[in-house]
Amino acid sequence: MAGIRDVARLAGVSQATASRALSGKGSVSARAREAVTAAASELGFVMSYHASSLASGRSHNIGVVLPFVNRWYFATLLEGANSALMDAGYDLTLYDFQGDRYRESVLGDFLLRKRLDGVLAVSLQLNAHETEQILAAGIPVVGVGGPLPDIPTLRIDDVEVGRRATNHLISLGHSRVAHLGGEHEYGRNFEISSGRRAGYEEAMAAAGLPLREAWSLISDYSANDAYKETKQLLADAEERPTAIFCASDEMAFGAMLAARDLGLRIPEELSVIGVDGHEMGEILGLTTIDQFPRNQGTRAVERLLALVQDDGQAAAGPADELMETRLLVRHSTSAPRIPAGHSGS
Amino acid sequence: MAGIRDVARLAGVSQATASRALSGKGSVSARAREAVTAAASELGFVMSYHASSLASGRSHNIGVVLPFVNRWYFATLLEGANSALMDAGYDLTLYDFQGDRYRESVLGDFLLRKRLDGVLAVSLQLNAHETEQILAAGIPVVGVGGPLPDIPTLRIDDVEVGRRATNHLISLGHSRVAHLGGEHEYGRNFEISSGRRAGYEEAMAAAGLPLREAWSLISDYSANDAYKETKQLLADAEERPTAIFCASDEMAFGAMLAARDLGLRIPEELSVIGVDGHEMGEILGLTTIDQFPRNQGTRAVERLLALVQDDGQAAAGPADELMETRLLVRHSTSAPRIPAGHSGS
DNA sequence: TTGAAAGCGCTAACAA
DNA sequence: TTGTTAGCGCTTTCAA
Repeated sequence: MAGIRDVARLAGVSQATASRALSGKGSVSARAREAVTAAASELGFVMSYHASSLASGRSHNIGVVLPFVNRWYFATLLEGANSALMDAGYDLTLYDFQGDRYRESVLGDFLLRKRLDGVLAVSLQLNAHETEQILAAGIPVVGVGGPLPDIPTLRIDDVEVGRRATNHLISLGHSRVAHLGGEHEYGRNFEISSGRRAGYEEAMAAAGLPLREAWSLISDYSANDAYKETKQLLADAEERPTAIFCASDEMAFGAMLAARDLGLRIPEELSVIGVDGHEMGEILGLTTIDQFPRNQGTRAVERLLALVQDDGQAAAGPADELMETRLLVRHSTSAPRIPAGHSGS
Repeated sequence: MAGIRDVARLAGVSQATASRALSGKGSVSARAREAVTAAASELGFVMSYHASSLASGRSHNIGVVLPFVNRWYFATLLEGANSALMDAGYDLTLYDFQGDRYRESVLGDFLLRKRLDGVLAVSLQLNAHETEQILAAGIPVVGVGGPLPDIPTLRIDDVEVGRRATNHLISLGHSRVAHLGGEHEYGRNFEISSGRRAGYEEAMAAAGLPLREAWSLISDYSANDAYKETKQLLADAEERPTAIFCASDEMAFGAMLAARDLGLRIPEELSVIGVDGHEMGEILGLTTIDQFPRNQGTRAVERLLALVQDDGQAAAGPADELMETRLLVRHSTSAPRIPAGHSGS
């Protein structure tokens, strides 16, 4: 329970010098620095971050806001953010909305408590009032997968992702391509889901291929829900597509299992492509568009810390940043080889 | 940026009364309370938690320490902890070891910074020095799945879990039962993995069944690693088991996929049972022992907050608490029905 | 490079 | 029930 005052006393310097020596800010003679560090370690001194934060206005604490910790994409991005924050000596305060359950209390209460140096907002959409409120609190914010107006954001080009995934299937010779995308829920993921869907529709149109309403499915991004939707879709042998583009790998897992349970072989009778880069895709042989979520988390923290440390003044780099994706071809996609007995229309 | 002093002034009371009115502690007349809350909302007052923490010694902030956010069990438990903490108005500071990568810095540095009212330690093992250090810091700790000597812990009976899973297979008529368990790494999960393994061995012995070294596998709890191990195990038709007990559902997923890729039907040619209660088990039809991780997280927080709020004095309930599990039978287990052409030894 | 001194914005005795 | 008065343990001007 030794305080900095005890350290200073033992080192034979003033409290101010001790503080400077320990924080590295301000100039301190080598001799004083040594005396202070020696005293500190002898006493087992650990600084009170409350006191430090109160006096300095910096808390070395970043809030991470996301809709679900329990989805692979978010958990993996969180891991990347965690690494970058640990390395920088920052604490990470987690705000998991759990859907919308805590959205309001986090946005209207927790985030405003001024104990954060900055906020990382993942897949979050804010209305005008919410944006204003949070910016008025003076907290630097960086978003991932926004869009958050007036807030620097990292994103992938979701339209491009949808187009590329769909074109991969089309270029293999598929003309009957379905899409399983996310919900159009307000306040979350909207642009992501609709971007990927727009890319799908664009690619289909560009190739002169028909869009059918029955081939455009919506699910909640979970494997289980995707399983149900896909099973329904594939049950009708006459009407079913030969390929499906899923907006996430977890959805693709569900789709693959549904196909297998219907006795359809992948990729012979159904090609499946996902988005994310989930490790489990390896053992399923899932073709996907990898978006390197871990890297997104790390990069977002770098951006945020730059903002925080420049005192919110200079934005480091362009306001918005497009992150890289990569088409990763495995065994779940191939040219359509529909066995005899199955007909297309 | 209004402070409590401004609120007090506008309400026409002293700062102390304003503080009491806002915190609900101490007695305040109805009239004063109204005046204060009115003034506070008029000014858009938000308390500085740094100042409050410094003055009161309570930070309303709980640290959660776990080895991987990206494993289903941990993410789900975290979700439960998050709910309980949000409901109680507490912040959650996340410390993700990412294996062992940040173990040392979290334990030796971050946790000691005295900004936490308590710590929830999940699947963590501490050596004597570490335990002493953390207890010396005066932070209340509750563990899940310890064991942490001198620290109240919630756990399931892992030996019982292993025994029950194995006995389920044995009672179906299996005599060739393999086990895919976790690593024996120091500092993490050790007791959990070895407990489940011990239960398996106990059940086999009690039934007079042979243990084979080749049937006792170790993996890192991931589906991918489990896939590799299982594929190896099952490749030899002469030597392979008819059932496998996996120490987690994610492992079981890997095992099921490996079996399918070898053309083995589940459950006819291989029965699989897991542990956890992963939702995705539904679509795979995985039989499992559900351990309700979400509930574990919630319950652990309740215990911890009781400790914190009782000022570390009275432990609420017994020091250690055994959590419930449930055998959930689906379609991945049945009596062995080995097709002709395959032989047992 | 150093020290003295004044807070940071709140809470908690204590006395009234 | 209320107000006065000290702090909580640091950081940071400012002057030396």
